Amino acid sequence: MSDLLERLRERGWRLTAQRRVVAEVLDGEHVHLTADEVHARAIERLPEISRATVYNTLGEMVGIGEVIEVATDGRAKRYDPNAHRPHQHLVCSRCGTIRDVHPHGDPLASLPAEERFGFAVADVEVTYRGLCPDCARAAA
Amino acid sequence: MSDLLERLRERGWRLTAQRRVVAEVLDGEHVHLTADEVHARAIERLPEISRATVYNTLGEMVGIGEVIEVATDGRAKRYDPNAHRPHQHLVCSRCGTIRDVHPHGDPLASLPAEERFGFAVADVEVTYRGLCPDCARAAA
DNA sequence: TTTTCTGCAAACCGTTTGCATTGAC
DNA sequence: GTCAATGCAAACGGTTTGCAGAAAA
Repeated sequence: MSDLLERLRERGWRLTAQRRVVAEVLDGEHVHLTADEVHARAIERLPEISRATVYNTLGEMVGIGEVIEVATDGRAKRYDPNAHRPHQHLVCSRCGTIRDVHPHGDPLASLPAEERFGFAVADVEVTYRGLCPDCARAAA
Repeated sequence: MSDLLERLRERGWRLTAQRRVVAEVLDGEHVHLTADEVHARAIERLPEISRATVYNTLGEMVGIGEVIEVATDGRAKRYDPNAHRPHQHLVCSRCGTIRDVHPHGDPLASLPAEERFGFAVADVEVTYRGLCPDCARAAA
């Protein structure tokens, strides 16, 4: 289960109680928490953990590529521990819920060479938007 | 040239000097300015225009669908007046430059039904990332 | 013992808002 | 004349930072 924690340990990270808790809280499938949500859950296990430490720790995890930062819109960034397997996001335009999805084909291939303008294209980020089942029901 | 302004007029917008200037500054191809950049350019033509008005005006244009909001990353949002023709963005991961691009095929089609989890998928947002020619040269 | 991480609080940036004034229609 | 748009400045949410103290290696 503690896959993320394991990966961090392997990198020779200094393991503190705070970092362990942040990694544990963030670990799992379809996890897309905001920094504040991470802080709230972390506090349940380690009451003295500060917001600053959560922010710093998340920033470091993103920096080394073990966590992905998802900037949904004008709202708070969300953090996705599923950094090892490429995937895209399906976001509800009403409630903001996020699901990981796996489209077929390589999204990078959809950009023809003549549309690359000399850029060395390295990555593509795809976000599908729509109403989730709950919100679609509520809107009807 | 003043395509955006024309569209706004047709919608029966109350036309003030400020709105006209914001629309003029924002109009064009491959334009992706931040609110502050819009304000800076607007001030050259209309010195008393306030930041608040620029923000409000941009927000309204986004609300009626005449301008697209592009949230590149953790930085300031950028505004794209090219709202009538569907396109994607190619962003330089180093300097942040944005180009409009037109991939082939419908990006929505790449998400199979069994990966939609009951969502009513309405839109897709695709962002290609890589080094622009200038930055690739500088990094080499 | 050394180096790094932590917590606090204050600063920061981009953005939004309340309210009195101004100006388009 | 009416009502909506403007400008100001203050508030706001999310995030970052400087620094002294605490704790891992």
